[in-house]
Amino acid sequence: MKRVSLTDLSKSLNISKTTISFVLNGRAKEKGVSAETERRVLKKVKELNYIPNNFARGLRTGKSMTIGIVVADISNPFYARICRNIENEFDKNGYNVLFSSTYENPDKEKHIINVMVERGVDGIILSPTRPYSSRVKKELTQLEIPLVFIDRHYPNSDIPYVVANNYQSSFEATKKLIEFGHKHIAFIAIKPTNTSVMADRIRGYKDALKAANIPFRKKFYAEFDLEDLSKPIYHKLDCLNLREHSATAILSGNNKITLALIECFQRNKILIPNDVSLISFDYLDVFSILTPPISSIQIHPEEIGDKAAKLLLSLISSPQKFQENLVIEPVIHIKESVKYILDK
Amino acid sequence: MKRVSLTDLSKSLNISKTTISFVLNGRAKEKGVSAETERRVLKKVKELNYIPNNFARGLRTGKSMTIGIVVADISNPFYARICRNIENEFDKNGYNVLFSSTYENPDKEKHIINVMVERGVDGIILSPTRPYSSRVKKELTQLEIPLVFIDRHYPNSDIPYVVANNYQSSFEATKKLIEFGHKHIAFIAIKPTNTSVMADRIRGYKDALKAANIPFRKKFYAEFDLEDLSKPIYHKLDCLNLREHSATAILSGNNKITLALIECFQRNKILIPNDVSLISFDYLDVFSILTPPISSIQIHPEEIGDKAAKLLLSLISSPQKFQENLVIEPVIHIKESVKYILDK
DNA sequence: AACTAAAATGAAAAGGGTATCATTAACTGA
DNA sequence: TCAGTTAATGATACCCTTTTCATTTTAGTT
Repeated sequence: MKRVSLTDLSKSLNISKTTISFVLNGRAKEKGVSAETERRVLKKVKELNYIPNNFARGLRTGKSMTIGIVVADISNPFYARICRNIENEFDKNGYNVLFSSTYENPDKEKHIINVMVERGVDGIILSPTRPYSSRVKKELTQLEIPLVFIDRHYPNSDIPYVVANNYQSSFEATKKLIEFGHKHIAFIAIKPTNTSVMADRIRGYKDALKAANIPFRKKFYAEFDLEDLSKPIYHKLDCLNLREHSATAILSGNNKITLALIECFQRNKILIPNDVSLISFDYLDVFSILTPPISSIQIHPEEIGDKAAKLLLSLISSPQKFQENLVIEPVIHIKESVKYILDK
Repeated sequence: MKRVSLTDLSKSLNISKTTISFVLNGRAKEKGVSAETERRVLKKVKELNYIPNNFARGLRTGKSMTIGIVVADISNPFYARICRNIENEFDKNGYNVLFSSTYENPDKEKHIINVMVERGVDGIILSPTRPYSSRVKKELTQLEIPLVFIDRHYPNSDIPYVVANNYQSSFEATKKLIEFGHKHIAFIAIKPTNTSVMADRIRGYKDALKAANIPFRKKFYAEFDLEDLSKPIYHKLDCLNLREHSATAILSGNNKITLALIECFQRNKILIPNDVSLISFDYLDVFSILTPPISSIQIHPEEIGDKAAKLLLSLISSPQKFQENLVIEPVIHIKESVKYILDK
């Protein structure tokens, strides 16, 4: 059964498409459509179960009422919670949301963005995986579609962003560990390390060490690939000399690696906080019910999602307007996973 | 700067739109377009950065190459992981994916589906929140759009589904607890309890009791609203008489409520498994690093996502074909959170 | 050279809305 | 009664691509 079109409706009512269109778009009053006509139209619409054709509408208006979200991985709860709030906000405003994951693959990111532009999205919210380069920046700027970065951003680009203050919170967390008497503090980074997030976290860690006159030592720094976590990570951790208590504290670069760390510690009978203190980026609910509870640097993804959605909405309605970037301040929770060290 | 259209391209090349369209849709050979013409077209397309207008295409072809995913809550890792795999599969096939969450609100579900149909999606994957009724079933059947249920399904409807065997696994888990000597086994259900998932789990629990000649007792059954978890749940748990060791084991209806339970137990100094044994539906990574590790009934959301995607793809390409429903068998992991009970 | 078959390309309609502009009908006031 | 408004509705172009069918060009045959 073919779908009922505006023309069908028009014929069966003997009312022009124009008038019906006005009624359906809520512009009846404004366009001086009589109450009687409006009533007849609405009745018939229901009767024939008329559903407007979105393609025809989009073709004519140039608006798709659809936006795209591109993140590293929708199955990462951090991004999922961002997406939840973005979708919520856009749904309220009559928009639909397309999503796709890059899995940190730059080519995939490029492909996804192209596809979304073809789809005629009215805007894109992107957590970029491609490292900053003038070429990529040019490519993104040329889209001529409102774009908002979340979680990660490009330095000095005109593309507005909503991110957490990773540098500052990393600095503060490291400082906290130092205040607890730790001097041998390790940092676990996640690849790719050239995203603004990880780069800022690493920088904050290093600067906090420097500020306390503690030299940065390569043996206290490790990088992991999240996709590789299935392989035992103890071997790599071993370089941190945890057994000999060489590193007495760890700042973990994100929540996933933290869980892997804890599992590894349990398998190898390394005790938190007796053998090593631990602070993790990205709070998880379970951190508070683990034994011991894990200290963390909490970033509210909901806040990022909300603000990014509102930012993009305002960009869509007035593209020329200058937009302020938003920086969210994380909250540092110190729990039993961190203990004082007196000697050494 | 206005976007380049096929007409622009046609004019600048002096080649008809028809021919260019053939080239762009990879039908050059088939339609006998000369290699020279094809080369010229492709060169110009790149030069002018031509991007086809999806609305015009959709209007003409009636296909949107877009599907919709509707789940209870995208920020629930279970659904997020399903979505991840669905999107992956559809991306491979040139489709885009719209998503939206119902938050278990039937009206929202209805609204979302209407919007998606307006958008002209080629298919929908739905985790229904509305309880089964002939009215709803009729409504969904009348969509004339391929539809696949995930996680939950309607009894005796013609709508194909991909779900876990909740009844059987609930039965087995309860049986396991009985084998461990437990007679006072509580079940924690999640509202809404009229979804196929929760109803099957409750039924499995009850039937396992019956099979062992253990009467079902209301005081060992509780229902929680996930949205209410912020409020302390101990009060409600108290009815299970945990203090007096009245209930010696709990089968928890899903992972979120399990985490809330554990937190509540910790606050109230109730020890697992000494005071109460625990098995949880829906495995989480953290279950294995909690103290003690939590027993669980694991359903692989990836499997559901994969299979649902493939099912919908085949429905889209041949709507008339009869489709088999898919039932996934969960895996039950018994860990230290369950202990033997000898007396009582 | 004349004709046929095959190869290559093009003209035009269709698809369903929206927006511009035009038209009709009803009503006002002198 | 008639010009001049205003209220209500309609005709039509347009958005851009795909597709059907038609036409032109080229190659091949006798």
